[in-house]
Amino acid sequence: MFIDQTRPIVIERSPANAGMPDPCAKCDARGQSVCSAMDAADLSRLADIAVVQSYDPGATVVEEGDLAAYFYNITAGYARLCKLLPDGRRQIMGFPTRGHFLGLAVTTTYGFSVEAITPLRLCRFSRAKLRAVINDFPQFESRLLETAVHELVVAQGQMLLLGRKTARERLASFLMSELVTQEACACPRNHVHLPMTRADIADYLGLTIETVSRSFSRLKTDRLIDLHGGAAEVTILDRRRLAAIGDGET
Amino acid sequence: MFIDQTRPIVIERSPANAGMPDPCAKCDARGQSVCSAMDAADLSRLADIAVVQSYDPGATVVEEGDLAAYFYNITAGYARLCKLLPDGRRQIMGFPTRGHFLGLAVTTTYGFSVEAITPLRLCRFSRAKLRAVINDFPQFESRLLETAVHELVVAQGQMLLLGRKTARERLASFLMSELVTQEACACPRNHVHLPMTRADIADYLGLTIETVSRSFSRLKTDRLIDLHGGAAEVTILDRRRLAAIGDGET
DNA sequence: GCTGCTCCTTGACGTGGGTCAATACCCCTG
DNA sequence: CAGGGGTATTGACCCACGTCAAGGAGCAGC
Repeated sequence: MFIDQTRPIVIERSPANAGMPDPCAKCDARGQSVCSAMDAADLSRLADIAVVQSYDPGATVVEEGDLAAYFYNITAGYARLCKLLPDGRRQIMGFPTRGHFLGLAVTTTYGFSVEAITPLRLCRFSRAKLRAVINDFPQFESRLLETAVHELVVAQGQMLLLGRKTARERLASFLMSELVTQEACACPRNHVHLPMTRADIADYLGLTIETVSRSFSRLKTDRLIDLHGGAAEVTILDRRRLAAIGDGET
Repeated sequence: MFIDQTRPIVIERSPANAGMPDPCAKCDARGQSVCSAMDAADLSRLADIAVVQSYDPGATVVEEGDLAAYFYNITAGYARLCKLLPDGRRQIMGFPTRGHFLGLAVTTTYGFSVEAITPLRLCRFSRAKLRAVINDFPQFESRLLETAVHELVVAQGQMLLLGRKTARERLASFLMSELVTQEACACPRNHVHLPMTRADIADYLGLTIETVSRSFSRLKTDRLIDLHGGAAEVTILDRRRLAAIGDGET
């Protein structure tokens, strides 16, 4: 507890639920997840309460304002986490992906929507059942606290971005954090894949589509990045300078 | 756990530390705090590790980037929690006050500074000692998780504000949340006291001093609020409409 | 009650990013 | 490979908010 928590939480369902070989035990992300708090013998407790679900791109997993009955753990794909104003203005709080635990920032109703960007696969846990697991395994609660604390640190960084950074700085910041995230998954170095649209990026960075597009173009003219493949593929040409811009230096 | 957590955490020092009558036992905020997780007999464990500190207005309690050795629990006064960019641009993440627990959103170093706005009184806990208390009292960790989750909900609301609301909406939102907070402390109805400067409010709302000042003036011309006493006292004249503006309606 | 702070307000003007609109690009599908 | 729909880029223009600058209000010290 109280340590930097960058390891995502990943859980998968058990044979009891699915009639398949025990996925929790062989989950390749378990070592970096809350599940690492439980030893192999106890893993089935987790697997027993997980329900695997799949969603197509654009599908809604959770609607803002719905009664919060479940927590979710993404095992594959990209989602967006958004809040809306009555007139339709949208703010995206993040792009949770493989390993992210959803539903922590919850009262009795969800304070945000979750929508699939790519085909999405996740494990669903009912609040009540997860509560029971936590009672039996207090280490699990410690990991949840670590996760919440990490989310809070990220959220504070995003507040700084939204409140004080320029469009160019926001985009640089976003590209660098995507780069770091994706490099952790053994993707090619200095390359970022962006499954979300420009509209998603705009709503994440507090900008418009046009400003995002112009900022991309300007970073390209400045030889900091390169664009390919229908705007979804970005190569970082000058990593150090891009990071400096994202951090608000100069 | 996983319930709406609006109750702040308040702890005070024990006679063991201060040679004074047991403050934890008679702390008037204990019922709404993490301390409510511990019964009267165990309270001394908390009091034993708390060190009371006082700061003058403007003093720095925590410097962004310092090694995070302590947690803090504010017992009286207003503080500001800020992050800086290298060129001096500042974003205030919040105005913690009586009952707020500081230091959750922390890795090995503090990701923010904490500065006193008014005379400030707080209890300091070393991370290591608090860790020991948590080991003995797992309910304490549950309360910390609730607190972190609540902070996260607030942070997400602030991201929506910073990314998508107009200056007028931001100020209305801020005044309403201060009103709600201060009414919980039995202050006069429909009245808000603002101990922070216009610059603090601007850096909290992602605006400039001038825009904040103009937005105040416009809310006043529109008969939604009234200003007195050197700009620090605000009366809310039309609570419903102010709330609607803050929520982005119309 | 004057002096000198600091903080706030207000006005005049500038600009980064929003808005509107026209293409361009990229895949589909047939 | 032509047509069509979604998405991205680019340009021209506009405006909410930032910048700069000039008072004003409150208050502490003497």
